[in-house]
Amino acid sequence: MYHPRELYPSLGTGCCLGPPQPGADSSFPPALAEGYRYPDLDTPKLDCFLSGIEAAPCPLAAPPPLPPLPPALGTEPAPPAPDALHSLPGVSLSLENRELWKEFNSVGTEMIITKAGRRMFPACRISVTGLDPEARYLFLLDVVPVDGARYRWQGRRWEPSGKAEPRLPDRVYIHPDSPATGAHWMRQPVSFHRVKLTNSTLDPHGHLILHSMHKYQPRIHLVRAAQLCSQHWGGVASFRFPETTFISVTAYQNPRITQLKIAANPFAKGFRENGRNCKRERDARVKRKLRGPEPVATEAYGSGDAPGGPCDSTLGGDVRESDPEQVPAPREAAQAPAPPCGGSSAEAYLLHPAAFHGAPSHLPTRNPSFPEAADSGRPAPYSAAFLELQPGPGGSGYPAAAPPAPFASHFLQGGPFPLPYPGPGAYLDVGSKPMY
DNA sequence: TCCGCTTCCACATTTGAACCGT
DNA sequence: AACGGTTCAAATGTGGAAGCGG
Repeated sequence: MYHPRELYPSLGTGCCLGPPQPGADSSFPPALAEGYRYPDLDTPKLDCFLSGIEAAPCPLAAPPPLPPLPPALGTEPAPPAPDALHSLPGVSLSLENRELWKEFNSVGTEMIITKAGRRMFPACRISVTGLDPEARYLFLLDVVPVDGARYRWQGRRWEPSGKAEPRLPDRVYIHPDSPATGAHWMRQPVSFHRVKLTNSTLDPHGHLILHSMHKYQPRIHLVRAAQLCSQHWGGVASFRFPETTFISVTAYQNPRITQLKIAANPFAKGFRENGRNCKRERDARVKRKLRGPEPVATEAYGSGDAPGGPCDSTLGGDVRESDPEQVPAPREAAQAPAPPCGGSSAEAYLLHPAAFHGAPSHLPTRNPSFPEAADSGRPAPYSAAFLELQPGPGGSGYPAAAPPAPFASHFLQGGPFPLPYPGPGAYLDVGSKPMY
C-alpha cells in the first residue's frame, strides 16, 4: 500500500486539496474559470455541489503529478496497492475483486462500449478504511486515458497504432449513496458495477464517454463532505488501481477476454459451454432452421447445469463462483432489511432505482435543488441530471489526449467552484478538454 | 473496385425487479 | 405481511451487415 504522503510529499500533512475558498488567492485565471460557468445558470444555483465540505486550510494551485502508469497491458504484474492522490490522512482503499481484475489484466482487459452504454465488467468494487465514521463523504468514479495512443489488436496482442483521438469531456460517476457517513462506506464494499461506458459523444444519459481502441484507467475519488451543499472543501483522496486498466472496444478483439467475460459474468451465462446460447446450441438452431421445423430436442440437455451432460462447462471457474461480484446474492438478501449501502454487497444498490444509471431523462437537468439528505445515508431515490461543462473562451490549454491528470486538478487549479451537484448515482461532467 | 478494420444491430438467453394473487 | 408465480426490462456475447478509409 502506498501512502499518499509518500507519493505526494509535496502535499505535506496540513494541506487539503480543494477549490479556492472565498477570498483565497488562486492562480487560476479568472477568464479560464469563467469558461467553466454555465451561461444559463444563476450563480447561486451552482452552490449545490460539494456543499458543506469543510474548509481547506491550504488550497493548492497546481496538482502534483501521479506516478507513471504501468506499461503495456499484461506486461508487468500490478503493484498490490492503488496509487493515490490524497489529502485524507489514514484513508486507504483496496480493490475487493482484485484477483478477477488481475486475471483480466493478465490477458489485456477489454471493455465494450456502445451507443446505449455498456456496463463495465469486472466492475470496480472497493473497500475503504480509515474514514471518520461520523463525517460524510462522496464516492466518485471517472475514467481517464492512460496515454496518447490509439491501439490496435494485432492478432496476439495490443499495439499502439497512431495518435489518440482528441480527448472527450470528462464525466464523473457519483456513487448513489453519496453523500454518506464514513461508517456507512466502511460497512461493506462499495461497488461501481452500474457505471456505463459509451462511445456516443452526444450521449444524453450521462454515461462515461470513451473512444474505442484507446487505453483507459478508472479512478476512484473520495471527497469529504460535511453536508450535501456547501462552498467549502474538506479534502479529497484519489485512487487508481493499475490492474483495472483496460482498452475500450466496440467488439471484443481478444478471444481470451471473451472467454473470461463469459465465464465470469452471470449475464453471459447463456454463452457458456452448458448454456443454450453456446456455440453448439446456436449452430444446432441454425441447422434446424435450414432443415425446417422439427421436434426440438434441446431440452434433452436439461437445464444445462446438470453435470456430465453433453455441454459440460469447462469455464465455470472456482474464482467466479466464490467472487461475490459474479454470484449475485440470494434474493432474500435484497429483500431483507439492509444498511443503505447494502448489507449484502451490491444488493443494496438495488434499493436505489435508476440511481446507478445516471439521471433519468425525464428529470430536469442541472437540478439546483437537490434534496437535502438526512443523515440516514439513504439518498433520494432518483438522481438529478449529469452536467456537462464545456471549455470556455479561454481554452482549457489541455492537449488532445493529454496524459491523465489527477481528478483533483480541476479543483486544484482553482475552479470552477462550486461545481453543480447532479445528485448521487448521476454523472458529473468536469471536462475541460476540447472535444474536437 | 477491393480489402481490411471498425461499428452497428438483431438475436437468444439469463437475471432480477416489479407486479399480482393467495 | 409473507410467499410464490408471472411478466418485463435490462444485461450478455454472437454473427453478419454496413460504413469507412486506404
